[in-house]
Amino acid sequence: MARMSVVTRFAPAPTGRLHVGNIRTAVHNWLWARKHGGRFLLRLDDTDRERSREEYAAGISEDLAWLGLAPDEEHRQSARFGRYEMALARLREAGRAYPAYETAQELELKRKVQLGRGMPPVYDRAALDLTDGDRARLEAEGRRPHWRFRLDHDAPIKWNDLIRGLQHFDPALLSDPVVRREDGSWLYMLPSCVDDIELGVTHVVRGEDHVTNTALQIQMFEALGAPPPAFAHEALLVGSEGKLSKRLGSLGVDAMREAGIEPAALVAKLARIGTSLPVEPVISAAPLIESFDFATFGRAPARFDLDELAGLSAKIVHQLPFDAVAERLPAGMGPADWLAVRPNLRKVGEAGDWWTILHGHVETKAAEEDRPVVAAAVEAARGIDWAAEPWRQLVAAVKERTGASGKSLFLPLRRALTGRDSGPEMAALLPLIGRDEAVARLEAAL
RNA sequence: GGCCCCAUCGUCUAGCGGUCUAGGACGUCGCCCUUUCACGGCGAAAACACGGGUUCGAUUCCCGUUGGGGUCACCA
Repeated sequence: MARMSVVTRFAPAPTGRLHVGNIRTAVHNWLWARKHGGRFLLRLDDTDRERSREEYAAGISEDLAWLGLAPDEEHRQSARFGRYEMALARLREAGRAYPAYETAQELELKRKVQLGRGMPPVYDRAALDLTDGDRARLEAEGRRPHWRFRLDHDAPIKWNDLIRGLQHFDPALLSDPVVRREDGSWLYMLPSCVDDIELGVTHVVRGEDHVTNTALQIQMFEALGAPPPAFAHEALLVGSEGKLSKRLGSLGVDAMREAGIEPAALVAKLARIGTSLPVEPVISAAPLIESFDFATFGRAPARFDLDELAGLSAKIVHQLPFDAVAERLPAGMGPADWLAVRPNLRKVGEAGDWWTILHGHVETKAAEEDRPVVAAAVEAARGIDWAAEPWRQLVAAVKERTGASGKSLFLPLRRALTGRDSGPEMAALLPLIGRDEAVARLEAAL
C-alpha cells in the first residue's frame, strides 16, 4: 500500500497582513508538504464576518506568492457553513453539543470570581443542568442559545506531538468550548476540525498557542468519528528584546518587502530559526526542504532579529544571478553591470544608484590634497590600453608619477570616478564606466 | 492563580552520566586577499541560571528557587 500522502494547511484569518509568526508556520507547513510530495493547502478562516476583509485575503495570497509558497489548493470557511451545520447536528445527536444561555457578561463575571478564588476559570457547565422547562422559559424571554461542545471528562487526552513529545491533558480542567454563537456564526474550533477531516489534512503544524485547542479538538475529532491528524506545535517567536513584542506582531511581509528584504532570506530564516540547523543564505528552497525535520526544533521561544534578517538578505543578494533580478533592475542594466555591483549591495534596489554611477554622469571636485593624484590619473589614462585591466595600469602609472600608495592613492581616484568613498571593486567598475567617461570625470574633478 | 512548555557562548543550538580542556552556526574581534571601503577566505574570544539531592562521577537524572514563553474568549 502506498504511503498516505501528506496534506498540510496554512489557515490564517484574513483580518490583517501576514507577519513573521504567521509566515513561519506557513513555511513549515509548506516545507513538510514539499518534502513528502504532498499538498499544501491555504484555508482562509473567515468565519468572523466582522473582521474578515477581502483585501486581506488578496494580500495573503500575494504575500505567499512573493515568498514562493504557492498553495496547491485554496479553501474558505465562509463557503463551508453547511458542513459545520451538519457536524453540529451530529454532535447534538451524540449528546456532545449543548445549548447555553449565559451572556458574555455573565461568563466574564464567573471567570473573575473563579480567578479571585485562585481557581482555574473553567466553565461550570451550568447549562447542562437546565431542564426543558428552563430552556423554554429562556427562549420565551427572547434568549437565543450559543452552543458548546461537551468534553468527555472521563477520557484523558493525549497525543504524541511531533515537536513537544507526549502531551497529556485532563479534560476536566478545560472549558467546554463554544462552537457557535447565538447569532448563528461559527467560532474557530469546530470548523477547523471539520475542515481538517474533510480536506484530508494529515499534519497540523501551528504555534504552541494552539496546544490547548488541540486538546479540545482531539476529542472533537473523535466525537466526529475521525482519527485526529498528527500535530506539531512550535514554540513562538519573540522579539530581539526578549519579550513578545508588539512590533514583531506588526512586522508584516509587505513592510519587509518594501524594506528590500529578499523573499528567499525570509524563507531561509524562518525555516531554520529555532532549530538546531544553521541559518544559511540559500537562494533555493531545495536544501531547506531536504533538511526539514521536526526533531531539530527547540521547544523554547526563539528570538527574531530584523537586523540578522537584513544581513542574511544581503548575503543572498550577493549570490543572486542576473536572471533572478533582471526585472527589478533599471532598464538597460546588463549582466556585467550586475555582477560588478552585486557584492557591494545589501538590497537589490541599491543597484539603481550604481547604474547611474556606472553609466550616467558623475561630477566631483577633488580636495586640494587629492589633486596631484587625480591630475596624474588624467595624464595616465590617455596612455592606457583600456582593453586590458585598465584599473591596474592606471594605478601603477599614478603611483609611479606621484609616489602615492594605499588609501591616499585609491580614495582620490574612487571619489573622482564614482563620487563615493566606498563601493564595489574599482577594477570591475572602471571598464564599465569606459575610457571617455572616466577621463571626463577625472578632468572634471580637477 | 491552575495547567502546559522551556532554561548551554550576545543569538539559534549540539549534548541524551564519564568521550566536555562543552561542538556548530550567526554576530563580534583579529589576520589574509584587494596597493582604499565593501565582498570573499582563514582564525580567535565567548556559555552549562541558582540551591539541594542521586551517583564513584553530573551540562546530562530528581526536587526546589528564580527566570522566560504559552493558555485558561460568544479571537483565531
